[in-house]
Amino acid sequence: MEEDVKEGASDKYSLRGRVFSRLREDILNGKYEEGIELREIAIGEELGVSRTPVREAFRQLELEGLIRIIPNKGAYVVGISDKDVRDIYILRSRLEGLAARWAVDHITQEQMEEMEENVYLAKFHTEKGHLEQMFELDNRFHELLYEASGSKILEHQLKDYHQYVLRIRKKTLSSAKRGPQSNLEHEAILEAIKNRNPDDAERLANEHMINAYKNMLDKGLIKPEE
Amino acid sequence: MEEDVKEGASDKYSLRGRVFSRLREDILNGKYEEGIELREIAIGEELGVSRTPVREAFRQLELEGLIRIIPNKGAYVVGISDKDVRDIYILRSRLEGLAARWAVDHITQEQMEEMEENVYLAKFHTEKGHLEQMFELDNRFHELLYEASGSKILEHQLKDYHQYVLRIRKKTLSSAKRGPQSNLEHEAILEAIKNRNPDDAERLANEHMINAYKNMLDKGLIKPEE
DNA sequence: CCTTGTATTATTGTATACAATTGATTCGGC
DNA sequence: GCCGAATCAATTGTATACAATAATACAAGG
Repeated sequence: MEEDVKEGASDKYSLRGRVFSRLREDILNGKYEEGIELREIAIGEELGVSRTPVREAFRQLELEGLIRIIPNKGAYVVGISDKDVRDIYILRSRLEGLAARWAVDHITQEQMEEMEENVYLAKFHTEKGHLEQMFELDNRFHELLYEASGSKILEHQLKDYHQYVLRIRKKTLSSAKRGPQSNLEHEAILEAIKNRNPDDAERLANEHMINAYKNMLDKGLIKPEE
Repeated sequence: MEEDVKEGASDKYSLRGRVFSRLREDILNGKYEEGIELREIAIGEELGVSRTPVREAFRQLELEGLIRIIPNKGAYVVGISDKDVRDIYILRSRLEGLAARWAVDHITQEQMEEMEENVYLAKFHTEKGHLEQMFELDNRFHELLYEASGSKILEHQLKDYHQYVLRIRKKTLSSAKRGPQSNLEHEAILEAIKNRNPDDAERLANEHMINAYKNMLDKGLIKPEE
């Protein structure tokens, strides 16, 4: 079932990898608030490891922009500002459009089938109001799109952003209105890819992300402009 | 003269930071070829440090995608494939367009002045055939554009890609034809920003990158398609 | 009372020691 | 001679010891 072929840098079987994943999750989920100082020893004790793997994880988290390390001083959690979220959504809207365009030429039969199943299941769970499943399916739809683009670079980039705004996204779908609308948009993107229409695919994926963005604004999850 | 205000993760005063910068440079410059195994002890001895800072640098290099670490086995230099370069140029063309668009509203007086100076100097050094200066000025022009976008996220992303294709880019400008043409395009982008014309700015920056891309193809620096 | 310098302490930076894993080599059996 | 298991060497993974740095507390002098 090879689940972890391309584990990138997470490597869940080493202590460092586990520390890294755990800290990232905790930061993104808000366990460690913005500005909090992370101490190597404290984190190490909490997770039952020594400072070495913790330090290596810190260095990676810094590169991901989740913490800021001030030499000889400490590691501080960096928050995501509303502006960051806005910027990421604009970037994503453009890049997801590109991903959809490329997917037209690169999607595999297997990916196409999973996407169809995804859209179908999403409709079902949305009607039933199963929030957790809706969230997971939405995640998966976008990941599929990234993978289908056939570009490691683009896929990696979009997954990064996707992960980065996870905190916000968890709140977004739990809306009675956005859920069904989002599903329809997914379906339209899928149709455009199936019909081998790159222009439509790009435009629809682009609009889909813009709509998600507007939805967040309307709900007051982030504030518009500075 | 504060040269290193926002040193990101490089931090040139710690051993780890120096090892990181050095290794990245060496990899991008081709000192360590694709597939080469990097041994912690060997690198440490070469740079006169112990394994600890080397290991931390390795973890960061992996996150940057420059090496691949196989647990309990080794660290291997990852090459940039031609497809990666092509993808990055397409992404850059879109994102640089966005940066130019945003720069229209966010560029500071200071940045504008440096950009004007940059364009002026570039013309001079191109006429004289000073390759090293041309390269540096080209670098700086793009960095300025990223900074002027007013978006940390976009700036970070574009600088990453910029750095990533450095190896290829060094060869590109050393062409009698592309140098002057590139300068003209820079000037046009600058004009559009100065005239507060976001559509032109975006289109010109977008085209600039596409042209750079085509230039590489024409020169046979990378091969087209797979 | 405030400022300044110093001693103390806590924390990070680096080096090294030890454990675990991998890959190769050797040796025995067939 | 060939295959496989045991052994050994080399390398990475982790823990810990030590060094350097920065924050804090506090006392002396103004």
